[in-house]
Amino acid sequence: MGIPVESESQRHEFGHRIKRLRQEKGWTLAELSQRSGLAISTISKAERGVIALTYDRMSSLANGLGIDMSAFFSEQGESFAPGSFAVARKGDFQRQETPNYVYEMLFPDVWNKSMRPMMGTLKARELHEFEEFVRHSGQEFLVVMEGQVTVHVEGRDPVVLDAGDSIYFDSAVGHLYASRGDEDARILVVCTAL
Amino acid sequence: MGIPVESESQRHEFGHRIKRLRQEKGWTLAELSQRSGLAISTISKAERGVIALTYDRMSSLANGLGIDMSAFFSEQGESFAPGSFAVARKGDFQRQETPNYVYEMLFPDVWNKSMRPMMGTLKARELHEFEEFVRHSGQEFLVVMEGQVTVHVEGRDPVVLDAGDSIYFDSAVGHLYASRGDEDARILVVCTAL
DNA sequence: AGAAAAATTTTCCTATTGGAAAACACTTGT
DNA sequence: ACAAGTGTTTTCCAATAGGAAAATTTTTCT
Repeated sequence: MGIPVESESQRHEFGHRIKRLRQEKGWTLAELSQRSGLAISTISKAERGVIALTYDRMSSLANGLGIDMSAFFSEQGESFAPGSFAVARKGDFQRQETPNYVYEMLFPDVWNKSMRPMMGTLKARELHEFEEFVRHSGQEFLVVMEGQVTVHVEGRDPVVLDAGDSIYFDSAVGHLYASRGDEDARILVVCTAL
Repeated sequence: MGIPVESESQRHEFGHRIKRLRQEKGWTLAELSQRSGLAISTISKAERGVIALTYDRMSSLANGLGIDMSAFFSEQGESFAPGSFAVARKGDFQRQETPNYVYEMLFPDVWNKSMRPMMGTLKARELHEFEEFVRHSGQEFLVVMEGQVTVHVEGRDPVVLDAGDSIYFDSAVGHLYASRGDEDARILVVCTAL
């Protein structure tokens, strides 16, 4: 039995994805079992969300399906397939708001991009002293399109950038952007996929 | 004991990725345990590849880390020196000329970047019919800063981009940029490392 | 250096997964 | 309708993961 957990529905969802992947190829449980080396029963249970596969089995399963493990987790959007191509017109984006910024994710429906380009507007304002640095994996490139931006980087003096200036750094180092001066600043940021 | 399996090294690799993600945030096992709801010992074992996490725990862990599960699986070279940081002022670049373009490589002295950002000026001119498409590995992102650009992509109709528009595509597909109209066009291109 | 504190790894035991084979369900042919 | 064949689910038990607390290692203070 066991207590119903929040993650159970996720697991269920995950199972469906596996099943779809298998059925898209027209394979039976037996056939996937053969290719992946997992027992039929295991796959059956996993597809129905009865059990939570371990990393090892998930890996074998991805192998058997001939896909990369990350494909299990990329939501419905199409993954960046060879030959992918997408155009984003000015103002064509997915608006995102965080306590610190308003930014516009470009190409939100292209998944597994190795770069994540974003346009952003930094409101003219003071940086509050208690604001937390942002840290994440990957690398980051920023260009100032309009206005003036102060980049705060952990362990360094703040850097002031004018329009046309750019920086490139390791995203794991705490960082924070703020507009400087009266105008809002406009920036373009490209991160390597998180 | 048990027989060493092929997936064991993958699991090991996976563990390292978790550990990096945790340490980038400066968290201890206890802190991540708190946030994810997993036992300290479980995380410890997972990071060292001693055990293979089940889907449920991986999900909780991603949650605690504040990332999407897919982030666990996106490959990401780590050649870039940790903590790297560089600023490029406007007009501060390494000029490069090719038969097709004049472009300015930014941060030429930062090696092993996973992205290569370039500014470029496209001279107002006709596209010669015998010019060859450019193809290379990786992915490419282009934003038009000024002017109007025609992007020729192999097997597709040319796309016309105005200032503010952008495209994202697989660099392996033959491509070619040209200015359109009387003005020179100004573009920013970011490629994933060749 | 030595003590105290903090962080990580081990140990030991329970809970859950994973697999083989049996049971079941569904389809097809006669 | 029945049998045979194909595909999926259940059962049962061995193997493995997960957690609490003890043991160990590393860091921080004095």
